[in-house]
Amino acid sequence: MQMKATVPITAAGLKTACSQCNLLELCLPFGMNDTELNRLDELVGGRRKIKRQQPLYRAGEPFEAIYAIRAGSFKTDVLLEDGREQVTGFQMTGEIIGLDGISTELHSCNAIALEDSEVCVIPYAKLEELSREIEGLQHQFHKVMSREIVRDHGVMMLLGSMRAEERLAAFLLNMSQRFTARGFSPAEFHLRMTREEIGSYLGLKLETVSRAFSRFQDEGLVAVQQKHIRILDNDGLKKLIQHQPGMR
Amino acid sequence: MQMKATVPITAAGLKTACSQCNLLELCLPFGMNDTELNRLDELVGGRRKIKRQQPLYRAGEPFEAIYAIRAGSFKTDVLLEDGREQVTGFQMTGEIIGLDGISTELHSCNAIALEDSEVCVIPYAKLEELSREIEGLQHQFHKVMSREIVRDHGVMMLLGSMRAEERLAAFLLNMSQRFTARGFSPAEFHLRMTREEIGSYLGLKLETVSRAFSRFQDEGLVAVQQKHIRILDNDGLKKLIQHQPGMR
DNA sequence: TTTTGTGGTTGACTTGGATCAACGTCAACA
DNA sequence: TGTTGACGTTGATCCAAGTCAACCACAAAA
Repeated sequence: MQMKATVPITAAGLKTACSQCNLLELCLPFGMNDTELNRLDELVGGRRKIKRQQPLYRAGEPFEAIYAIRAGSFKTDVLLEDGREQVTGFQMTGEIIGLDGISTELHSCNAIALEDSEVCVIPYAKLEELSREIEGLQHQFHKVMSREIVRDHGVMMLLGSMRAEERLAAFLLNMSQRFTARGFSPAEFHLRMTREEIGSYLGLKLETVSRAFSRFQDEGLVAVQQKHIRILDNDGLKKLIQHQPGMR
Repeated sequence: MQMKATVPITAAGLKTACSQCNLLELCLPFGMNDTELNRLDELVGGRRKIKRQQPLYRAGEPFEAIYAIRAGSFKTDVLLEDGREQVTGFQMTGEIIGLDGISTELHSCNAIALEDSEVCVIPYAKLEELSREIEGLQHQFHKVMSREIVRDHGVMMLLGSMRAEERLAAFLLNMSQRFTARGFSPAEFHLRMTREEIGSYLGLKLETVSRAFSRFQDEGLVAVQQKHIRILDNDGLKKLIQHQPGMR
């Protein structure tokens, strides 16, 4: 299942608004008229192709633009002085990446391509300028940032209060949902990241991730073959992240 | 050390921009001229006093405004169906709270006052409108949201990759820094939250937090008397969160 | 003044996930 | 066609933090 360079929008209600980045979150046409929608093309400063394992940007680099992922996927991570790595997120086709840089004008994390990928470059100055003129764009941009915050709170919940299997179940459901929103089958997908990267994201070691996958497989919740995942019992996974045995 | 209703700005470089919310992050006068600065008063839709333990807002309530904390402090938390609580952040005087609501028009977490507090209400529609007119305000608002994202990534790093003592050290240094920025002594402060709330935030049980405090006390890093904290060895704490013993 | 309740500390023990180690699979490449 | 190296799985052991329980301090209520 190779991801195509240009993914057609299939999810209900989505409309292509930006001819350059056909899935761009920012372009979802909320409250924009046709003239405004056409102006959105101005946003895109160009495109960049990033090879697998290569950085889109690195922590400490000056911040100039955010990026809309046209094709492929990325991870963002933060490094501690002693070498420990924390993956702070996975971004897939159609999503926005690079919001961390705005506060300090410097990127605060590394963004690494998980596969050969392509992004639309959105110069931040341009975005601020246009969103002063187009109310719908401004609102949409704020929503994207806010959604990022809410998503991070979800991860904090996961890291702070859940056990290993719950974390993995939540992760799989989240991935499934995001694939679905992009028009892929909800039940079957390829993970583009390694067990170690999943582990880092979930605050677990790779062995623990591997074992949890095996247990899910044994229990008939998912069929796992390396990076190929097929969800067999969605409700079973959901149940796992709610009431689990020993909670009083 | 009771926090006064109106905290004077003492940190270098800060200037009161908004007569209503004298410490409001949004009002830091970056790139705003005097006329614009005066218009910021329009932002404030009113004030609200919140008693200790009372909610400023609750998850699921419709989102209409963000809030600038004039006095006091809050925690934000998310609840799981089974009752588990995850504290996602602590907000103190001068900080902005409520950004989580923008993405869905619904608040996604609870904001509870840790002490009797007062906030300025900033109707979100008004903020969007004004920030379309005032470039400096727009940029400042984006910075506040982005900073929130970066801060959350820091917490994810903490929850995903650090051991108990490192987490508490990072927490104390962070608190110290935030108190300092508000003109208080960097070395001595009162925590307004319980051990259980700290634990929830750090992904630890209250007993673990308590023990870590005791160990810090034994090692001469801090003087702890219930909620009164005095940092004795700042560098010692910093060292703790970097190279700790058994890392290869 | 006693009672009650909330929050904090400390000790003994238990355990989930980390660590250490061996081995399997597969793709890239000499 | 080996050889190499990255990635994944599985087992045995260990330990940091969770759990359970006792107790203290102190403030508010009776």
